[in-house]
Amino acid sequence: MNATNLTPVPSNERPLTNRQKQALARREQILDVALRLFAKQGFAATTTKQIAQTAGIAEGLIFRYFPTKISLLEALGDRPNTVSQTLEDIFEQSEDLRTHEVLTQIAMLWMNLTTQDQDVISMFISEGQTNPDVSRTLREIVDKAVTQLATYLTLRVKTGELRSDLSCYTTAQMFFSTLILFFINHRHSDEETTKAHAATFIPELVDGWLRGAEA
Amino acid sequence: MNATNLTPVPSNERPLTNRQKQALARREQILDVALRLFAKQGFAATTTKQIAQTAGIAEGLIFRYFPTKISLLEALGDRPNTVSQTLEDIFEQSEDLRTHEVLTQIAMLWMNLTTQDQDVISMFISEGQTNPDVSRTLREIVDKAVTQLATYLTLRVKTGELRSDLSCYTTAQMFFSTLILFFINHRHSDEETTKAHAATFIPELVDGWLRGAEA
DNA sequence: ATATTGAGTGAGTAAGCACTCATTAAATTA
DNA sequence: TAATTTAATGAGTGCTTACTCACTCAATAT
Repeated sequence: MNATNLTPVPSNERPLTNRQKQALARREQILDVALRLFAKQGFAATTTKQIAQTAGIAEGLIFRYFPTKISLLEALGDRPNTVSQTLEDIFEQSEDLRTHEVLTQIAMLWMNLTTQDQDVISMFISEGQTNPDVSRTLREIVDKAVTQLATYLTLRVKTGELRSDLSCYTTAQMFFSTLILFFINHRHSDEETTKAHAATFIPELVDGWLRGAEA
Repeated sequence: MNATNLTPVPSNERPLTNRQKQALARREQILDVALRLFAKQGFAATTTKQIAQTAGIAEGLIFRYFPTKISLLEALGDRPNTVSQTLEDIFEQSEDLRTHEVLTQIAMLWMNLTTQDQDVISMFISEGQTNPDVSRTLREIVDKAVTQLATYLTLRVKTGELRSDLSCYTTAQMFFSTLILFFINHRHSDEETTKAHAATFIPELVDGWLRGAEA
């Protein structure tokens, strides 16, 4: 996914001038606004005019930084996102923890993702129908998370906590799929209801699965 | 979701005239075409002109049958769909079958759904972001499937095949979520690759879960 | 101090959008 | 057969869309 940046980052021999910093910040601002609107309304239903108004800039300025509307979406795919970042944090500290705790932590992380983060995922699901680039980006994001979890599970097999013939990758896939769809389905419930449901759902998911997975 | 039908089905005292039959057929034809295009391109990216051209009719005719474009989508939600129909068939014959076979059957059914059926699901996921009616329809469809499976599982708990403290509903939720996202993720793989992956994934999913669920 | 660059503007454009309506043609009724 | 009804047409409507471009002006380089 080639994010077309019309104000390319200069070779970092010299420090950035105020103007370059300003331009970079503007680019980020436009992406921030676009992300919020795409997530809320979907890509096609969001207009460049609306993006400009929300950002408080002239519409034409968007096209100084991005050649087309779709390039906004592509650029968003290249950004490091909250989900993969937070997952990395979890796995970094997880080596000594038992599976039960790690899975619960991941589920809680997911539950506490902003509605926006979850809307982004469902936007990528839908936009992936038409745009293979977007589809690939989604697959990469999910795959990364799945692989990280699978690696952790494999480790736990080796320590003898989990049974040796466990399909770690399939399990990881199942786990994330369930989480993603559970919260997409609760998108229009109010936060309290969702958290109440999640409070019973998550332990059942984790415990239920563990029972079959333990050595 | 009130599908606005501008040519309402007449009171069924008298048989339909040719003209009424023709009108009903035309309505269905328009919905068929709209479904195909919405599924492929998403709702917003599909134009009424395109629907008319694909159906081989004048654009204005669409608005004789449906007052607005969005009413097309709403009418689609009211239609009985392939998924829930086929699921009903499976559960009707499932009383005597063991859990392992039933789950495998469901997974195979899902795998053999047309790409279109799966695209419809992802369209509903995305369109549900903005349109609560659509969101509710999706939840109803999924909920129906989940409840059916949960009911079957409860039965199997009673026969003693499954452990008595199993969370049937959560399990059913997990099972369908995994299936839905697995195939959405494979949307851009070719059919052979998908089926090859599914051939290892499905048994792992079913067997892995059963191991923890059996009494 | 002067010249140059480039961030930012906003009116403008052609194309495309959902939707309308006067009209035609064909099936149904009288 | 004549009158009525209605499915179907397609040119047209006002509006919105992504995108352009001549221009301004403040930050930078000389």
